[in-house]
Amino acid sequence: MNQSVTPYHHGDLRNCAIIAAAELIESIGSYDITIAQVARRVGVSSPALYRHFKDKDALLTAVRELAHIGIMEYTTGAQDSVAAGTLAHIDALGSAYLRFAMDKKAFFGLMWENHGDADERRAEARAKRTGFQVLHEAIDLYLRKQRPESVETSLQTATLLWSAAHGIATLQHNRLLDTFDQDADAEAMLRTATRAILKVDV
Amino acid sequence: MNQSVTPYHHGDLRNCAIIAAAELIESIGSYDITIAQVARRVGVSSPALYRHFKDKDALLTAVRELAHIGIMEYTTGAQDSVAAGTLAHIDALGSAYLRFAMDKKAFFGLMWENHGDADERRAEARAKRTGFQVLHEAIDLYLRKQRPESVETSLQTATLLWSAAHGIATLQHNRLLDTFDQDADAEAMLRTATRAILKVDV
DNA sequence: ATTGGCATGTTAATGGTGATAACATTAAAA
DNA sequence: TTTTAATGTTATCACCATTAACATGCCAAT
Repeated sequence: MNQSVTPYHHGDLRNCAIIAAAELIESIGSYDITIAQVARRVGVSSPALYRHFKDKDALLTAVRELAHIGIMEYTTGAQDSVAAGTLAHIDALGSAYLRFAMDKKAFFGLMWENHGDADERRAEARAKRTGFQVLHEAIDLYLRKQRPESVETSLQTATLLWSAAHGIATLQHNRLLDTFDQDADAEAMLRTATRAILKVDV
Repeated sequence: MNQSVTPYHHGDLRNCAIIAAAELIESIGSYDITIAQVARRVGVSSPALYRHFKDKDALLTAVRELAHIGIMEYTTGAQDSVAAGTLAHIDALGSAYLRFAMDKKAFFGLMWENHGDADERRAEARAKRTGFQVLHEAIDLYLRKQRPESVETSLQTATLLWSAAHGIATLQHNRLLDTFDQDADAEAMLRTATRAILKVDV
């Protein structure tokens, strides 16, 4: 008989490991985790994970994919309640970015680490480009409607706006905004930056 | 006799260790170094370093101070050839920041890690504030001369500009600018951002 | 000058890490 | 049913951060 409660073969270790790693990261608020910790959490020996991931970094890369999905959820969620191509649309995207950075600090930090082998990095670049595309389209649409003479610079504008958002998010993430300006408000800063870069009259 | 070439007491281990760590970081292009590596480089046993640093992070914090000095050198060097409070002055500061980020990749990455205990973090915040002050003063002076009605927002403007520069530097550092815009030019982007934020007519 | 103590080195040891090897179990294909 | 490949296990390795226990030698008080 002895139908052991935990069968020898786990059945879905790869996915469970990724989820366990993500939970672990979230719970300790840092992506400085350990293969052994993940293994313990899943109830499996550490070497078992090496059947599914080339090395520790491959596991983290898988978690990074989760993080990208997470930020896309924030982003698409933010788009629901706004009209496409409006300034409000662009604001909503930026706000979602900032909120993700603060809500999911550890994931946000993890996402921008650039380790992994060449293949992994190429896959990640694709994911990031996809996220960027959303902003680019919103800005392109906005310019097309409001400042058609500047439409051909929409890519540069989107890149610049992303950079500004990323900078604000990163500095806030490292508690540096308060260090510089005690009253700094990330969301307000990004709105200011957005209007400046889009040359909106204020 | 036996006047040993390397005396039992090193004499200046603390400083040598910091320098060795910095060299190591520079040479491998990553701040993922090891106490043992540093010790070997100085020609001393690992535990010796614990007489001078509470733990590995304390050593890295000391290296971070070096990095802050380095970025200040870039910054002050950039100021030599420009008139104070001009747009060129602000451009030069930004350009120095971007150049440091690319020239000293590993140091730049290390600087924005936020580990260390409370004391260490407070000291670092002070160093960062000092660097920020330089930009703030340049912008304040610029606004005072060119747009006096906006002088009271100089702190917010400086914070925003720093954020933009930091975002551009960080994205470039992670090879993401090219991912988004194949032809992106960090320096040109920052100049565009600067003019937009300062509302310079172009 | 001698000596005692503190700063600063050393080696030894602990518990944790990523990773591999060698072995075990089981599901699925032949 | 037998074989095989996938997937788990334990044993092991080299390395790491850190501490303990011991050694050395400078400096200061006697």
